[in-house]
Amino acid sequence: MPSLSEENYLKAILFLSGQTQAAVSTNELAARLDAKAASVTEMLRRLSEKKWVEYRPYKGVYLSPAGQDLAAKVLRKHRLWETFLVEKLHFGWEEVHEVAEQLEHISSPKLTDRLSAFLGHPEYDPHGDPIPDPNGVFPKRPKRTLSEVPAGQKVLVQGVRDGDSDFLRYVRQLGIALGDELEVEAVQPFDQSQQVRHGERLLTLSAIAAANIYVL
Amino acid sequence: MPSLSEENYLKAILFLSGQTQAAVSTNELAARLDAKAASVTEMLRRLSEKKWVEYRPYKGVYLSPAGQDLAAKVLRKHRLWETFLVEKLHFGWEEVHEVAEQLEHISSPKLTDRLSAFLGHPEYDPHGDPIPDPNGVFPKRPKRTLSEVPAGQKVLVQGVRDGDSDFLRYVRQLGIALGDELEVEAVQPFDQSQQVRHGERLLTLSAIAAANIYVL
DNA sequence: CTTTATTTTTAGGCTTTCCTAATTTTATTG
DNA sequence: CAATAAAATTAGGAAAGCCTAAAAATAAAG
Repeated sequence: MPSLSEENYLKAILFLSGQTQAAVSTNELAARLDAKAASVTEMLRRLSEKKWVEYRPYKGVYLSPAGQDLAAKVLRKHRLWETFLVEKLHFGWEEVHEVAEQLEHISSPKLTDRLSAFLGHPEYDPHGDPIPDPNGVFPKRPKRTLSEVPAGQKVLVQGVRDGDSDFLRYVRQLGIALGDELEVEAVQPFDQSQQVRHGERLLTLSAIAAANIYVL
Repeated sequence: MPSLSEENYLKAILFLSGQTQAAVSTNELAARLDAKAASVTEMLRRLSEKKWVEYRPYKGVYLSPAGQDLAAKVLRKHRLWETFLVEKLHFGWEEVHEVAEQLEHISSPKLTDRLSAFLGHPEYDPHGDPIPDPNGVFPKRPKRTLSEVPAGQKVLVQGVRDGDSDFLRYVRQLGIALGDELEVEAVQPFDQSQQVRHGERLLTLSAIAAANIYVL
């Protein structure tokens, strides 16, 4: 059983290596975890001893199959709890992350299963991020982002990538809420920025912003 | 903010001192927390420094008002989560304690409030134990125990005191479940033991057992 | 390809929480 | 009330996680 800290490291490695399973550097981890590089090195040695990561000093680290499984389970719990908080306890989607950071460490497979059933076995959390199944497998069809939407099409806002808080706040500030309808009016060829109609208003979204908004 | 360990100590002191607020001994705490006496002494010194307990070496310890408040809040969370697990996730009342031991340490006043509302602001948990309000105040009317029921009366089983696991198992073994109807047939004058009808069957319950079964 | 800058690791410390063993204080009992 | 037993505390140490500062490895640049 990983400790709370170990779980956070595994989760951070999963996040930073992404689909690609690319090696993650000590400094990247230190930045993500808000810790010093020396602390990260020490923890990586320990995770490596426990066979949860493949660690080459000076070269970086990636998850072993066992580590992937553990990290996916934590992520599953995190996203299930976020779903619970939004759907059942009526939290705003931008305020659930912190609490879910705590709840994700509760260790009870039965609780996780029952919670998932209680929520109707959701495949995506309120931010639009996929929820791994009990075996750590992510749902098939990936979400489309606003970048992929050609001019003239209407879409519904589903969420933002990884539930990034700052970005979430930015989107809300623009007046965009979950479930809102957007229509892509035009895409600028030179920088891929989009002109988007939101009700009466016309907004400009950078390519980066558009790539981080999930739509349906 | 108390640490997880500190919360467990405060909760244990609350439990052992009960209503009376009597001083609790080092060994009692060590037994309850499954720790060594030396560890308890050390922690009591620290809790005392933080003004959460009144501690006199060799004399025992009791909660300060601040400590009472903290302990009650943890207990509130514990019992709310137990209620959630039983009522919403259909756990058995005897299997919720362990998970609630983890959930009780989640720190989010908003979550606690919302959870309480979601459950309809219950005053008693599935074991029949009272749930303190957000200010640490316990509900007024205390539950009646089977001991107080005179011969000839019918009652519904509500729970057992403090959710004691061993006792819970004993009661279940007798075939008694939450919500079952019992009829007190007779009370023995010499030892206060009771003859109780449970459906077709006639059971004998000791005074101690009867005093630990909550009824309505 | 050597010098400089960056990244990473090592060395050594600190806090929390727990432990065992030894000592001291309090309680019990003949 | 002295001797023994029980309870509690102190002393010293370990593991987990984190830190700063110094050293070593790697990468970048002239």
